[in-house]
Amino acid sequence: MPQTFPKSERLCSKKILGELFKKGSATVGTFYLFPFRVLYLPQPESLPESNVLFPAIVITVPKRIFKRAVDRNLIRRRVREAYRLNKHLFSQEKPIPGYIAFLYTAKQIISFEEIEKGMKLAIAKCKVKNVE
RNA sequence: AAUACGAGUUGGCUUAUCGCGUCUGAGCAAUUAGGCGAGGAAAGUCCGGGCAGCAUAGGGCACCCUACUUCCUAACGGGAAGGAGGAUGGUUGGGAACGACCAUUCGACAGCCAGUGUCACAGAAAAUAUACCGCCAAUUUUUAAUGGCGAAUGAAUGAGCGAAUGUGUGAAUAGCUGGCGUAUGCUAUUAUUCUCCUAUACACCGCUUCGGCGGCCCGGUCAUUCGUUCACUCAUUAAGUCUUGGUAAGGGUGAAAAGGUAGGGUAAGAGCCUACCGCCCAACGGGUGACCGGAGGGGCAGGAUAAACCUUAGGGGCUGAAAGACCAAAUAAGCGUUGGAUGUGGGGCGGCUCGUUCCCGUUCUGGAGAAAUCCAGAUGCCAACGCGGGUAGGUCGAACGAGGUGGUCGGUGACGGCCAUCCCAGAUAAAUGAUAAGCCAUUCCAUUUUUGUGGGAGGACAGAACCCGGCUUAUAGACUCGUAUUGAGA
RNA sequence: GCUUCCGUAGUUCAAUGGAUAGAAUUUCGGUUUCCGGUACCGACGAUAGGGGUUCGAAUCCCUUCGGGAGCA
Repeated sequence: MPQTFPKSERLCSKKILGELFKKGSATVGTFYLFPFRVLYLPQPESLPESNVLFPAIVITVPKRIFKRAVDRNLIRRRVREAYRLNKHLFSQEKPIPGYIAFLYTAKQIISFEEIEKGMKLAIAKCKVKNVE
């Protein structure tokens, strides 16, 4: 099972980001689970049968809570590492969300173990919600 | 050795697994092998430059910044070396005012005799040297005392009175004095004034019956005599007052008051004069320069503030990599304004979607004209700008540079020359992370005489975004050097 | 990236370089009332931090911190 994290799995397009964070959109699903607030979009219908195995994600750490760039970088790297090591949970079933945003909402810097635990739960919940 | 302060250096190390960014190689591709991968501040954005675009004949005004000297540098408000000046401490000259030397440290330090402004309170006065108080001289006038058929003064004689000096008591005031005290001050001494006591006292001299008695230095007053001077609607003395003049010594203040001390001098005073100290000018000498020393001269000018306006000298064109260049995609063949060119449509022919030395037709609106016709506009083409709308992808800029490291030479130093060697992040929603082990430093617990052993916690400030040179700020711990103090040893 | 402004009592604001930084309001204490309100009296401040210029700084200068606005 690949544990890589190439560029194609990172959400960079400004257009999709604007759609994801647009308020009141019916297509955007959202839920909260301890360290994160998760937003996701389903796979776009227009795309042909592509070999997309994993969704594209974006990680956000608020500047309002963490003033220093060093702290924000550390949290973002830990969250990304936790996703990279656990994203294989997605590949077991076919319908996966197209784009996911992880918003870090805790008020302190928490350890990698806790982030990883939260990430596993978030991915499982995301899968269940997407199927519905 | 420890502690404190200052300056500087450093800013955990190694390995494994899974990942990330970039470069090179292999592969049709999936993929794979190897190299490299944050800092001294990458931060703040406080300065300076490179680079890029725009503007630009030359000059000036305005605005902003800088300001001891020399040097370094691409440049700087940065740095180096130095010079005035200040502060603290110590030593020292002097009676004081005021200096001299040493150590440490600060050091935005051009110009208030170009102009303007400000200087609260207090104080006579706050920038003009002089109004006020005070001191002195003259003058006006008032009062008091004394004198006036004399008065003043000197001498002699006599009388009485006062009472000094040598020997005392108490009090007040002042001060540029001494001592003590951190200081308000206390004390001693001195000067002046006042008060009290003493004159039948003591001391001293003469006489003595040894019990006592008499005398005393000076001043003025009165009486008498003599000499000299003056002689009046006033005189003298004292106190006040008006006016004029001379003064700048003194006047409790204040952050700041126009040299200080001593002596002479004067009606009173004053650098008015003298001595010493301070100050100003300055021949000449030293230094690249700031500046330093200073023969000699001058009785002595001058408040503070320019981080107040301002003056002088120097500098600054504006905007910043979201600059700017190119490619691709997309929308509209739209609307408006301005300018330019010009007939337009159809057919034929060549050719194959463009051209034309050919033919045919000729629209609408307005104006002028008898008409032919002429003019203007619409429609159509091109360009620029704006609106509306679209896109928001990529390449370059952009990683070899005022580069790093080492050596050597020049320089007090900042720094520079030469030689050798190295290539050392380059992303674009943005790469350094996670896990495990060991070592290093710190700390806690247990054990141990100690060294040590075992276990746990746990790693300062902080993350490149066009690039450099500085400044400022943050920074656990370790190391080096210097200074001071303490302790131990020789 | 660039430009510019501000910071004063718990809050909203004053201040010519010149005593002890003032006003309103809040809070607290007291008086008045049987009690509460109202009214009256009183108290409470490191001028954001540090350094400098000046006899003297909230004010002038430098620097740090925090906040706001504008342009692209």
